[in-house]
Amino acid sequence: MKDIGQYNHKQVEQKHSKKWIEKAIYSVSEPSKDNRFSLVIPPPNVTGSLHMGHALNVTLQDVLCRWQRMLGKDVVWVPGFDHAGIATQYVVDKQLQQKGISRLEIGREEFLKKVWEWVPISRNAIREQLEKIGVSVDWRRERFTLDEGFSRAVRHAFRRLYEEGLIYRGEYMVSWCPKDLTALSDLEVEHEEEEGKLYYIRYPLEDGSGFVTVATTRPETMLGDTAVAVHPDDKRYSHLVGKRLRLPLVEWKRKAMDGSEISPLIPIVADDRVKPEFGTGAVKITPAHDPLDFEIGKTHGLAFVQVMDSFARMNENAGDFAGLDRYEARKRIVERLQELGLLEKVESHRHAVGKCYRCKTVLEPMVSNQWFLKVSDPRIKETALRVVQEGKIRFIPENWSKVYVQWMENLKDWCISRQIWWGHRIPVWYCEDCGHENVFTDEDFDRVYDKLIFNLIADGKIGEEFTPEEVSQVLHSPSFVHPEMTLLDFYKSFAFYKYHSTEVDANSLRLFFTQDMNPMAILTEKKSRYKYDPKKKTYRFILRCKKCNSEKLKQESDVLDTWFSSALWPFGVFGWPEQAQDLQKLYPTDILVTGFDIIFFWVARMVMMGTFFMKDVPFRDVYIHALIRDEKGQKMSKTKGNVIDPLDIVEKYGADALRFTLAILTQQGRDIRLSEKRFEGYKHFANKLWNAGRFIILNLDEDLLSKLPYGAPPKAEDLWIITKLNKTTKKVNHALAHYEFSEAAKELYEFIWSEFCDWYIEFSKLRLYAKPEEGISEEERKAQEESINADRITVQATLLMVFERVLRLLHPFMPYITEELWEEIPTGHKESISITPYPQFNPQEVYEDAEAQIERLKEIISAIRSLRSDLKIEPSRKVRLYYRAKESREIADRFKAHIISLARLESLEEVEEKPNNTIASFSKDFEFYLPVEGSIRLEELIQSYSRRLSEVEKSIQSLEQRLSNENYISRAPEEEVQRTKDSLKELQQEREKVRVLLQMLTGATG
RNA sequence: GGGCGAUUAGCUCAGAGGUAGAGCGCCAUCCUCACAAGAUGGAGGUCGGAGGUUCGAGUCCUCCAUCGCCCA
Repeated sequence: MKDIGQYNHKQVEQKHSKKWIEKAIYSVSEPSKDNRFSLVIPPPNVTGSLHMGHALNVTLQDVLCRWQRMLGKDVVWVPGFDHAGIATQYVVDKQLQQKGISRLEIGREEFLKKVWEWVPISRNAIREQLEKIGVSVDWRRERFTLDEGFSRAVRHAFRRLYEEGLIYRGEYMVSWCPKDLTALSDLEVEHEEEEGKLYYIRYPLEDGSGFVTVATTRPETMLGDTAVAVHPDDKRYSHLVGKRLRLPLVEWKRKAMDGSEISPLIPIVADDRVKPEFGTGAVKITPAHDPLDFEIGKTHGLAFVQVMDSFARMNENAGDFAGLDRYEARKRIVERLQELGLLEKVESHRHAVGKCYRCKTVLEPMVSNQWFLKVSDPRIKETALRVVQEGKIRFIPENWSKVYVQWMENLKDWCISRQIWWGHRIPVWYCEDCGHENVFTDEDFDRVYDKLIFNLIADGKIGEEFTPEEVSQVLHSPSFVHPEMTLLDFYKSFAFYKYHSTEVDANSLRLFFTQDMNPMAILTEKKSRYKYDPKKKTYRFILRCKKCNSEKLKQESDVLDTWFSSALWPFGVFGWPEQAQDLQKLYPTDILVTGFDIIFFWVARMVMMGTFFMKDVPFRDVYIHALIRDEKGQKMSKTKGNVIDPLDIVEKYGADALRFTLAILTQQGRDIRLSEKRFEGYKHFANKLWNAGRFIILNLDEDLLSKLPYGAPPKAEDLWIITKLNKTTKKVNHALAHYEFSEAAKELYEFIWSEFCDWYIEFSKLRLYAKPEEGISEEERKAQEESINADRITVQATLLMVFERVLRLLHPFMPYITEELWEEIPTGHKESISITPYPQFNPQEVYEDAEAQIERLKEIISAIRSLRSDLKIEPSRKVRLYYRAKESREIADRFKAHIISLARLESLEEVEEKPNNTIASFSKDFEFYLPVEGSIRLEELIQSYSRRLSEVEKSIQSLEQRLSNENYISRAPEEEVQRTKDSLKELQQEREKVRVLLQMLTGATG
């Protein structure tokens, strides 16, 4: 007798979470190539904390991982974090601002130090959250998009793309955030409908013969106008094309971006991109501040006049308005135009405004020098399209592939440069002598020391000037991602594994640098790599222009879009660009689980980069899960205050409840509306499971395992529950194989609660609590005891067997409670339930007869309970019951004890006729009679039967109608017709019974 | 403007041609020896609207309405 007491989720979860990590149970050092299941976590932002979306995301992945692991696969699930350029810079910047420190004052290097101080704090917090949720990731493979290996991989990727002509730099129109002071990619622009105004402004013709009215939503940009355009077929204006207009207000000199001076006399040009139906059909062209105008400006060779600075304040080209914020300038300009009589009218106008996805500032289209990745190139685009169209990558649910394909077909080049500091600095060094763009990676150096030094500099880990001690200290300091190893070790294991024997210290470095500077070496190498400064006692690593050999190189100050590195995630984590073991064995990954909101940002780009660099898809399946919303269907956000923090839920209800809830609510392709109530419900389920376990453990003989051979043959209910379990096993495996998380969870819930607990455990009590009859001979007593014992062994064994399998089936969803219970049962002898085999369907464990019998038995018991309830007989009162049966007679006979026990009867007797003073009811052909004492209220019972009668009559009517339809008889399949006939017959019998019962009841009352 | 999705019980959602389902909530009875975080029973729906296909339509087709999302 062992009592495991009450369920306490906190205790259980803490214990195992720690154990799993300490024992590194989910770390596979040498995965097999053919029998593995690999996936990478969508790396959470280092800035934030986990929200429900993350919890859902990792839960689903963990369910898959645990399931696959139990199927015997070598599961490698790589965890990690994303450096989130703009977001992180934004957060740290804000923190500094609160302390009165300006990022611009302290400078890039200092600022980055601050970020590096803060990032691990946030990272560790998220890590802890993930651990609490119970993710079975391999922490030994953890990566960070800005770790030393990744930074190196990013440089390699950049170089390859650059050399293939897929990365270019140029002046283009980009969306500029005047708050974050950086360019954004198209995807980072959020369009929002706004109520705006359409201003009609008159531009006088040069010759004074009239004016042309243009309509604009942004009058302030008129200062940068260099043309007015009309549609070539627009009859209203065709006679004006080629003439010039005098741009109002502008009475000062304007300079174009190329430095030339621009006249306020601007041409009228014809261009078929102008929409004649917009406004007056004539539009002002501001090539430097509007994307379409930019295009038109290029075509017609118009000048580009910028009128705003990077803060979106009017600049010197705005003359009188210089220094004003763009909105203030708009106001003043409109006023001036009105004074001059040039403002024809103002209309209200709904239009989409582009805003920064991060800070919601209205973006300013600006022309600037940016780096682009030519994703529209067939080498990238076509392949990325093909792999989805050909089914090499499968979206689940499938309709997302359409979304993907449509987007991919309309690809525009990707602006990858960002004017921020936190991120991968673009590995381009401009030559100040010849202007050449040099891309460097450590491939430019043969010796491992050079490679190390180069990477350290490029990563900003050491400055351009350094001492050997400094380098040694950096190399021997703990690595960011794996503080248990040094940076040097990290390099060796994740990037330079080929050089694993390398030992580096200050002396060896000094020796190396000195040798390098030795005149003989210089002669042979033709140039030295290091320069010594005897005053500062520092060395300098010299980069030389690949074209003119100049040493005057200056690195590009922009960093890359964070998504650029994220795109390399599925192979970068495995050691690319090295041909690492992991890369060979674990790429392509099996699945990616993510939300639809980043299909373009991330999924598409991983496909592009994966197919480009690896010549193979990054993953086979992409499971797109829902977005989590609040109970009213609104997106959860901190500002709305409707967020449910997963950690609060873990605290209150447990990680198991959290996970199970999220899994069961995950319907494919549906948003999840979440309310805290749901978690409570599934905590009850955890509690139910616990108590079932408690009951079983409480009733197990201590030496049960050794007594198993002496068990009695199984009874019908044993075979029934085994069959049910077996069928559930099949459904759960099938559901998981199709990513039907909800289905799998529901099946388990249903089986555990409604079959195993409600029925089997109740049945089991008959045998567990059986006692020999009283007043029998010693001999008979012994014989009975023996048989009771044999039965006890069997029922205990069945309880244990079913429960044990249930635990394994449920483990992927509720890892903690199942692990704990597993440890408590005598058959749980392995290190962890998570490395035991997942139950599979066994065709030999299907006992249809027993199943049918018990189902029939359940019907009979339910019918009796129903009558009891209708008669308001309290549950504790035991009653006598009489019955009459034909086909069900055998069931009634055989399971008499079961019926008595579960229907809470005093006795069950067969009779020929309905006894007096009884109320009757039935289940199919099993009629039963319950004695009534005194007067009881029958109205409810009559009501209940009447309702049933009308239901039955309605059904009969519809079935009769169907059967009287000749077309139905002739055209419907035969089995279908037969089925209808059968159910009609059954219903007719039932109708007779209910009628008789009603007659008796009304007779009794009337 | 283009596209996608949704509309089924009070709430959240399953179901995808053969007599409407679950969980939660609700009502009633009960502290029955694993569990009141429980047991037992019960009430509750003309499946958004209109046409059509079919012997038969939540289920397939067309149109409409409402809501949501994405892209331009």
